[in-house]
Amino acid sequence: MVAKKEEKNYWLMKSEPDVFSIEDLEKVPAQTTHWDGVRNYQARNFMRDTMKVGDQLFFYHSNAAPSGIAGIAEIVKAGYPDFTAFDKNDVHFDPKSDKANPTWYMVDVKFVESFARVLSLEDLRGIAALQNMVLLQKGSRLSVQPVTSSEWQAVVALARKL
DNA sequence: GCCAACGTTGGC
DNA sequence: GCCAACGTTGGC
Repeated sequence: MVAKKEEKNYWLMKSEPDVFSIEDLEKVPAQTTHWDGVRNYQARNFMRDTMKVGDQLFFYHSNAAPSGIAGIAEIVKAGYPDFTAFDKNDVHFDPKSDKANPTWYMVDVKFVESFARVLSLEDLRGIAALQNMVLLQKGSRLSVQPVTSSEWQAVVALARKL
C-alpha cells in the first residue's frame, strides 16, 4: 500500500517585530516557539485544521518600518490548544475558551532563514505574480493566511536576488 | 497618531 | 436576524 503523497502547504504569519521578530525566533532555544495569541476564527481554522508538520511559512513583520516579509519558518508541531487562553494572567486570556473544548489553537514554528533584508509591501506589489496574494488585497488583515506555491516561489526568487 | 476596514457584541 | 456601536488591525 502506498500512502498518498501530501502536498506541502505554504503560509504567511504576521507578528509585530516589537513583540516578537524573526531575529527573536532565531535566538530562542531550539529556534522554535509556539505561535500563541491568535484570536481570529479564520486564522484559528487554518492552524487547527490545515497546517501540518513540514509546511513552510513566511514570517511577516507587521506594524514595522517597513512592514514586510522578513524570512522563512516551518511548522514543527500541528495545531493544539492555545493554553494562553486559559491563563488569567496572560494578555491573551479568553474566559470563554473551555479546556474541554478549546476555542483557540496554536502551532509550533521553527526558524529556517532570515532574508538579506525585509521584502516590503512596496517590493511585493511590484511583482506581477503576487497580484492575487491575500496579503496584498485591500482591507485584508488576516494574521494567518495561505500562500500558493507559485506565490511562494515568486517571493523566494525575489529574496534570492537581493 | 490617524483612520479605513474588518470582526464582534449586544440591544431590539 | 438586523444593524449600530465598539474594539482591533495594521498601513501610512
